[in-house]
Parts: sequence; structure tokens; C-alpha cells
Amino acid sequence: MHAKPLRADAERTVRAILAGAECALSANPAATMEQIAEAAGVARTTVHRRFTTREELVQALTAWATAQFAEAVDTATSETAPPLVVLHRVTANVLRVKIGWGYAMNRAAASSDPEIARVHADVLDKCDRLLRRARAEGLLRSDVDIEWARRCYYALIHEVTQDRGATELDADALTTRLVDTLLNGLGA
Amino acid sequence: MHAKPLRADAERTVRAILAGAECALSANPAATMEQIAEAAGVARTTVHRRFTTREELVQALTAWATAQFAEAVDTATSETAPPLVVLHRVTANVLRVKIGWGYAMNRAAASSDPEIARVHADVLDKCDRLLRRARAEGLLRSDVDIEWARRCYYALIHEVTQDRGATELDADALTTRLVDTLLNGLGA
DNA sequence: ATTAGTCGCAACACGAATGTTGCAAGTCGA
DNA sequence: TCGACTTGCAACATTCGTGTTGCGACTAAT
Repeated sequence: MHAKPLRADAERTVRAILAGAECALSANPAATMEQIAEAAGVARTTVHRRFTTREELVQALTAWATAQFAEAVDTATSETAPPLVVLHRVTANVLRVKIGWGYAMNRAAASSDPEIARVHADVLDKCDRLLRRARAEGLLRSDVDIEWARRCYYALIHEVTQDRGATELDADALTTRLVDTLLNGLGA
Repeated sequence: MHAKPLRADAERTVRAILAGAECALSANPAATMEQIAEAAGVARTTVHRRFTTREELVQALTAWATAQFAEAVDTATSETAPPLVVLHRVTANVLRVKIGWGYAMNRAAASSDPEIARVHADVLDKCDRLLRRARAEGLLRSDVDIEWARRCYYALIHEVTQDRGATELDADALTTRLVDTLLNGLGA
């Protein structure tokens, strides 16, 4: 991955740039390198020093987010624990990561990079397996369409993470409400 | 609105440009005027003749979409018909409009233009009133949070309209599934 | 303390997108 | 038919974002 290990201060700068990029790009997807640099608190030339092209920066940003995402899912997944428990764990983990890195993760979901696309396809597959098991064990209605279920699930997660001010809210509380709505709906 | 009534062919051109803009921008939000013109089947200079600046074009596009949106909602709204019926009607109408004009309508929802923002706030208010009535009449759980309900509703609509190939699907079938999921969830 | 690495700043080159203009050819409508 | 309107095309000026380079000052690590 890293041909040359960076010096400590350079490492911090890279992190600051990634955070700045997420911040600037989530506010405005067409943000310039100048704005990204400003959000990161560094000079524009410094950004170019670390990421030659804009594409490379976005690439690194999505890669970083994807790695976080995959780890959040993997540590929560289990083939043996009750589906409801896994669903909660996965949701909570994903929310914690996705809140504050919304741009990067949405971007990653539609990435053209084969490696990133593979990871997301992997997660998607895990999700489908979980939902299928949930259906088999009676947690979901037996006639529910798995693809539709996944789309609803993703949609609710996306909605929650889009919320401004979600940063201050408790991820567990959000998770509970999300899963409850997904399973039981809003009707009486 | 229109200081000068356009000639028939000019009118068609304007429509083609708006449709082309929606097409190009939904595929790539950073599409150039050149690409928009190409999608519309006209020369770039013609686009500039009708819309001096890019901003003006996007403005017109969102205004057009907003008008369609407002009409779709208004014709379906009723204070007296059963909430479930209204919910179906509104959803179906909105889906029909929003499918194929996704970019413009998402853009409009966060527009800085006061008039457009007002219309959307208006629709949002109508939505909340409908949901409140639904809750009062026992269609929704009595403890459901209206804002959360609206956010879930919007999220599902957004999800459905994002689907590639939704154009060929039946809006009524999509509506039925959407409303069912919203009210009853996916659980057994 | 020395060395290598890092940053900010200023300046530059380059390309791409935007917006404008003039003109010739074609079209709508009275 | 005739006049006003509209379009496409080519050419142009301008602005803006990108990416590069060199230099002086500072900093981490040995």
C-alpha cells in the first residue's frame, strides 16, 4: 500500500486533507481544490503534493471510507447469531461510520474502481444473505422480496446519515428506531 | 412570467433543452453545456440563446419541475377523503412526475430560490398535515413522530425514483408496495 | 547538530468551460 | 409571398480550475 512510510506530520496532513475533502465535498460536490485545501487548513499546493490529481484525492477518500465501511460490517456480521441481533449490530456500526463520511461513502457505492466496487458488492451480498436468513427464520414476511428489502434498508440508512445534526445523536437510538420502522412500519 | 410569447419552434426547442438538461445532469451533475446541448439535440449557442447563463438554465429546470410537483400534489390532496386513499393518490402522482425528472426535483428540494423553496415548504406542510390526520384517525401508530414519518416517506419515494428502469414499471404497483412497506414494514 | 523531509507562498503554464458575436440558411406565420 | 424569427456554425475573448516549479522557513528524527 505505502511504498514509503510518511513522517508523522505528513501523516497528520493527509488525514486533515481527507477530512477537509469530505467536509467540502459533502457541502458542495463541485468544490474546488482551493476550497478543499481551505477546509483542511492547508495550502492548495500541499494538497497537490499529496494527491497529484483531483481524481487521485477522491479515489483515496473513497478507498478510506470503503475500508471503514467494510470493517464496520465485518465485525458485526455473524452467521449464527439471531438475525435481529446482527441487524442491529450492523446498522449501528454502519451509522457510526457513515455519519460524517456521507459523501465519501455514497461516492464509493458507485465507484468505478474495481477493488472498491468489489468490496461494496461483497457487503451487498452479506446484506442479502442476512435478509434471506431473517426471512427464513420468520423475522421478515415470507413473501418479501429481498432486493426490495435491501433497497428499503439502504434508503433508511441513507436518510438517517443525511440528517444534519445526526453527529450529536446517539447511534444506538437511531438504530433502534430505524430497525423498528423497517420491520414494523409506521402503521397501527 | 413570459414577457414575449415564443414562436412554436422556439417553444419546442426550450422543452428539448430542459429535457436534455435533465437527462445529462442526472447522468452527471457536472455535465457541461456542450453535453446538455448534445442531449437536447441542439447547438450549444442555441442553449445560450435561451438561457444566458448555466445558472439560469438550472433555475428554469428546477422551476419547471417544481411546478409539476406542486400540481401533482395539489390535485391529489384532500382534507376529507380517507388518509389512506390520499396517501396512495399523492404517492402515485408524485412518482409519475419524479421518475424521469429526478435530478431537477432533488435540486429543487434544496433550492435557494425563495419562490421554489416556498412551494416545497408548502408541500412539506401538506405532507405533515396528511400524516397527522392519518395518525389521528388510527392509520399510523399514535406514538409515531411526524417528522420521522415524513423522512421515511420521502426516503422511500426517493429510493423508488432512483431506480434505473423504473420508467417502464407501473407507478401504481410501485405505489402499492411503497405504501404497504411504509405502513406495515417488512417484518412478519 | 545535522540531514532529510515538509509546508506555505508566489508565480507560471495549460486546458476546459463559459459566454458573445456575426453571418448564412432555413422556418414559421400573417 | 414576405418579413420576422430561429437555428447552426465558426470564431473569439475571458474566466476559472488544475497542475507545476522554485524558494525560503520550519520541523521531525537520527
